[in-house]
Amino acid sequence: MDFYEKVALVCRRIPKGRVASYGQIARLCGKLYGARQVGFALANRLEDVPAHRVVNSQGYLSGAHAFLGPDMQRKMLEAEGVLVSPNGRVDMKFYAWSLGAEKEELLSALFEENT
DNA sequence: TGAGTGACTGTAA
DNA sequence: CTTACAGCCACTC
Repeated sequence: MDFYEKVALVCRRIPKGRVASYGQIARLCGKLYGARQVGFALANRLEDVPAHRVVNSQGYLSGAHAFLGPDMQRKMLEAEGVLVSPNGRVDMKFYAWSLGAEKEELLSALFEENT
């Protein structure tokens, strides 16, 4: 399984109304510092994954420009119930994707390549 | 092969 | 709050 595929898989796992950081996804995919590659991966699968739920660790919508418009991501998030500050960022304290017991399940799915 | 670049992150001043 | 630095990984020229 490619790194990009993992990224796509993880992103699809992000619950509606929640957001995840690039670093978080990168770590789940086995790339401790592959945050940038996560963004690149999303750019290629923008049509396949809810990339609007991915923001940087500070909660800023860094990927807004990759969408149809700089406000696209913001609108999509708000449509899911995520409040975005006027300065273009969300409250990570409240919206951060906290993987509970599902983390193990997700990791298993990511490592199924071991079959 | 080498240099530049980027949807990043964390630490420090 | 802002700016500066260093680290890491993949892609492009």
